[in-house]
Amino acid sequence: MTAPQFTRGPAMRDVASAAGVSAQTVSRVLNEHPNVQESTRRRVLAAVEELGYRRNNTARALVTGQSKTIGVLTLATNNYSRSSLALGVELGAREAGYTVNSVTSSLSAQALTDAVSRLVHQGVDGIIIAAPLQEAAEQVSKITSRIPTVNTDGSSSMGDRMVGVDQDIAAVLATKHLLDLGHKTVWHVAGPVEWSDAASRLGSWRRTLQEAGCEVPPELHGDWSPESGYRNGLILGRMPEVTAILVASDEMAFGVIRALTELGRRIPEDISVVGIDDIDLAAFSNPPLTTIRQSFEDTGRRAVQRLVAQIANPALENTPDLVAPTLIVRGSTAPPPADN
Amino acid sequence: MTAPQFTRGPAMRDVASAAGVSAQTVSRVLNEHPNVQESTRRRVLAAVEELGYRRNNTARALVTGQSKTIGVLTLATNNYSRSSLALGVELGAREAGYTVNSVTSSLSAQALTDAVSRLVHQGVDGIIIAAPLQEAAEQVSKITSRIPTVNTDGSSSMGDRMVGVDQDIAAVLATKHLLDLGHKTVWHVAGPVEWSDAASRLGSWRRTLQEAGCEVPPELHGDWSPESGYRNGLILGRMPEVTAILVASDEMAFGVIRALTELGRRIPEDISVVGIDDIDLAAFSNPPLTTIRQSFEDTGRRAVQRLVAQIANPALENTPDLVAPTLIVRGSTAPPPADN
DNA sequence: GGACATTCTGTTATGGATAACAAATACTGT
DNA sequence: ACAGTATTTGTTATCCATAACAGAATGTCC
Repeated sequence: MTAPQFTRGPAMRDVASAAGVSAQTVSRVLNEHPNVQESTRRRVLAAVEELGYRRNNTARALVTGQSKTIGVLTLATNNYSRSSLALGVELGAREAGYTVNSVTSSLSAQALTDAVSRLVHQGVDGIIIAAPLQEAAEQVSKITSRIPTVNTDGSSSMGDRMVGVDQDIAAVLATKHLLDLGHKTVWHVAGPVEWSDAASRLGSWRRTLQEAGCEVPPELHGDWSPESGYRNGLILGRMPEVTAILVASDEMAFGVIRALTELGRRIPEDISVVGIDDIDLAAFSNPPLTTIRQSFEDTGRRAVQRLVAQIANPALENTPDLVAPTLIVRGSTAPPPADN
Repeated sequence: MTAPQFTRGPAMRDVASAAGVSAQTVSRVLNEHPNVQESTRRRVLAAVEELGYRRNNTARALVTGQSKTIGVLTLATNNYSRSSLALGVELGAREAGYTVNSVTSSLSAQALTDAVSRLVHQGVDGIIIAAPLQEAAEQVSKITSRIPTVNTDGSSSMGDRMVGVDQDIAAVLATKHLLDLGHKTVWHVAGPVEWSDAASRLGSWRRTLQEAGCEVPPELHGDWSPESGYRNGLILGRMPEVTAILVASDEMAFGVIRALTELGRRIPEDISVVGIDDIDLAAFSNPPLTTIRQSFEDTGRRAVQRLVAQIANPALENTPDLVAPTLIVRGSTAPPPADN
């Protein structure tokens, strides 16, 4: 039962014989080696054109050991940060002449390890990890020790192979903004603690309050989803003393705002809400969301640049590459109610 | 100062000699060929384990002609449909034992052609195109004629290699919902006409109005972005006769709603708005958005399944695989104002 | 017991490109 | 003019796994 095959195109040797040269010479022309006579170069290129020849990257990868492909590991959830980072990686890769191989994983150590292993196995030249590794960290770094790796979720175990946005500053900016407006303290809907992004936002929020001499309320936890924000909003909205909330992601902030609105709390008159991420929709929520802008797309790009540099020179020294986020003030924040 | 090399792992022959067999036998064990003695099988597996051997997929791809990789082409924009479709493709691919190679492109014919060509030369076994091809269609199908391809943006030129959600039904459902509520007619903020999704929604909206004997107002156009929705909302909100708007995507609908709100129009009391997509945030907007649910993730999965079937059997007949969307009624729609 | 099928394993050729080496030609300086 | 260097091109080996073929060992049937 031979399935009808999609025929392969011409190979280098076909071009070679068409141009009356050796395959090696064709290879040299295609790789722009200097020592090729102009006349033969033209002859080869003409043959390439005529036969519609395209170099087979698989064969090339086999012999050179470089696939010109980078692997990206993300979690199998569809949130803004994931998708815009992925986009940034793809754009960055294209600019650098690389192709992207993406795999998703669940949060379990086994799944994460498998996913990375799948990438390595697939022959990628380097890996970008955009997921919290957790207990999988040790296993994973065993696999990635042989291959350049960049991490965008500053899991401690990845040491300094880290590219991203400074999460400490993000939460500090947001918290200070609310305190500056006159709020006595700021409540916090945190992300999943497994994510180091969420963890450091939580830490900086707490530290900022302490340094300002404010009471530190107990934090609530969500899972990045709007639903989880909604649930937490239903709780916070029932507490009269809550006047300011820092939500660890814009998507959760949408849920929080919805819940507060349903409970009859006005935003920002009764309660101020700040998100983090500045997703595309943040400017168009009702009210528009004050948030912390951090470009995931840019992070993806920088991660690729770092990775490519590391592929070119594995001895390259690794230093964390963190970018500062900025505060975007919109309509969801205001001074606390007067009678408070 | 020796640069730390990223060494290659052991090869099949290393395993072979460790187990005291030939490389071919190792290959047979790994591919689960039936005719291998249980004792040697165990010996080989032990050697594999001991050396930490992982089969080199590049070499495998070269000789078998199958890379177990599928390519995905998307546009370089970060919207909900793109990212959830990509997620679905990745999940589907993993289930099918495939890996995903993604490339992004701009809308120009040249860029699209290049992108597809990049995928083919990367050695993918099949391609999923999730972008409008337009004038690039002919060029692209020249390239893809040698390789299984599935399209999720029903560009006519791709004939029947089409998987997705029935866009005609989507717009019909939405328009009828508004008419059923008692609106005299429905205005429409359409997507970019290059997208066949947008085009068919536009067509069905118009047809539905005509069949219902309603006046067909001129349509407005956006580019899928919330900003473009906002701009169109500023226009529509100024026209007193507008009581119902069908927006071609939820993301644009957010912008429309924001603009209407700024103009002092209440939703749904003054104006009803329906979106399309049912993005995660739709349930949490203010007011919650009535919309048409269509699972892009599911579309991605189905596209992969179709593609894999086609890879296994290129002679497979292609029939469009369309799924019906459903109407999700939330708070952004209501009967028209009484005095209207 | 001999012809023949079955099971297991090894050998050789192959896929398409490139690195390393080798050879032929052209060019330099003395 | 001749050794010595540069330039251009070709040959051969290699990357790693698998397909196709072949040989050895065991089992079966009359």
